[in-house]
Amino acid sequence: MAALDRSLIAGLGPFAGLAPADLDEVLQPARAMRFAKDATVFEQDGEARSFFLLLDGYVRVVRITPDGEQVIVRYIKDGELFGIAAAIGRTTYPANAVCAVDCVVLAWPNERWSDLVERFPSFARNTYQTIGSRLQETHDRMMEMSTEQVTQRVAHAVLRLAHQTGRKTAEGVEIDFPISRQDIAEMTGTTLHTVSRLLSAWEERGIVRSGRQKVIVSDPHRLMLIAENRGS
Amino acid sequence: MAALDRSLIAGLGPFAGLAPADLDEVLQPARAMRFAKDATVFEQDGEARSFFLLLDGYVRVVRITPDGEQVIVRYIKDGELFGIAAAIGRTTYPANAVCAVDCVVLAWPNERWSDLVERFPSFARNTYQTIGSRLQETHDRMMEMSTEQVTQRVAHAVLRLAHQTGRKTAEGVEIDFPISRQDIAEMTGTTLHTVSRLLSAWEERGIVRSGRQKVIVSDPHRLMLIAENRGS
DNA sequence: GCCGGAGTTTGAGTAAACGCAAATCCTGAT
DNA sequence: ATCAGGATTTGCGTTTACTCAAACTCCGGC
Repeated sequence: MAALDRSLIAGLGPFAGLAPADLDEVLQPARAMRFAKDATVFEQDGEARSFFLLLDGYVRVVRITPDGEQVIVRYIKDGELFGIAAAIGRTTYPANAVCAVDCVVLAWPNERWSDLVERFPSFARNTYQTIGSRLQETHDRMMEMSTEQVTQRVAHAVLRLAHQTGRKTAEGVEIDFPISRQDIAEMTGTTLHTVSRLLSAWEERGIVRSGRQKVIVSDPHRLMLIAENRGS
Repeated sequence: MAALDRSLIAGLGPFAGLAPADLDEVLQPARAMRFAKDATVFEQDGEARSFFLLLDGYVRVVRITPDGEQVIVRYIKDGELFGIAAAIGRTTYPANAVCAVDCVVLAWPNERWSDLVERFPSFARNTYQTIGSRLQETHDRMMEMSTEQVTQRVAHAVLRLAHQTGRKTAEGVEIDFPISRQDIAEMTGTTLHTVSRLLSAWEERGIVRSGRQKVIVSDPHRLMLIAENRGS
């Protein structure tokens, strides 16, 4: 197997500030993998053998409730670490990771985690900061779930996706991967029917354009007003 | 000011496995503080100057939404760290910390964080594990908020409190600090009215005993069935 | 012992969103 | 080009839990 090129990870958040030689060392135990759309990178409650970096694509992190309902925890985009159970002392994965599109992934064996953290303090810092902001984000969503009604939650979710993974098009900001009404429902704790009704209403008013597994935000400002319960 | 005695923190989770001399060193920059019930230890968005260990009492961590609603994120009990914004690279506190009863707290200046983490790897490990399990717990609650109805959420919240902070009494497991219907509502995303109705109904059936700022779980098993939507 | 006020209970009406059902629309595969 | 199946839309009845309102209870302080 050919060695991986350091340019793969140079400049990515987790490895910011590492010297070229360091990058080579980091890559040494890593293995590149490809996954087709809808493939599973790891499974909830499965033994955590590796941690991952998403080189290209989008990964959906999904938790399954005891009675089979799905909740989408977050979407991972390229350049982000995921499956870092090791970092927080877990031995199993807390959720499923499913590819929203074809993906390219680097995987490190979990035993390397402590090496990396010890040898590269900036890597440790970056990573724990990432975990911190994910904790923060989860709290934000919990607050939304507690205090907002469905309309606002869906508006917030769509805005967040457009902001984090949006791609500018002629018609507005398009969410960069296929996303169904069902997916949005699983992010916001509602049903696909309600999401459909909301998107239809917004489309009527020129705030979004949407179609099969596609959402384009054409008027972010008005959607923001809806999210904050200031617009009608 | 007299030096703090190492027995204060010996054996506590975060400092498990440290030698007596280490404990003295850890305590050296710490300052003990007392807070009366309802006093605020730190405020949301306030500059994070210190991190804290709760020596005695209970602390409520509360986030305030832009329009003034409160959401209780968690309760801290004695022996736990809190306000550890530094650990995850934040410079402000993400929430309010309010004493549920009179409290005794140790405070360290934030600058000491990196010292501690570097000098005492077991401290770092323990702490990041704590953050991990809080992230986990927050995810669990988010899932509950997404998929369960109010009855189940309230049952889960009460069970969790009884389990984490319960004190055995003749009548059952009593939650160890004053907690109002409003508090439970703010933990579960509902209203005090609904919580009151639920507790009344459960009391009728001998599952709980409750009164002013007081909840005793007398039949945890049946409450568990309700939480899992298996009991009526 | 009395009083004030926070905390709690309970009722009645209402609104938000769900569940169910059926029709329609797309898209990728053959 | 056709077709099958997933995705979406939309209507309608129902349920859950909220809002508003009012009464009540109990504890602590004077």
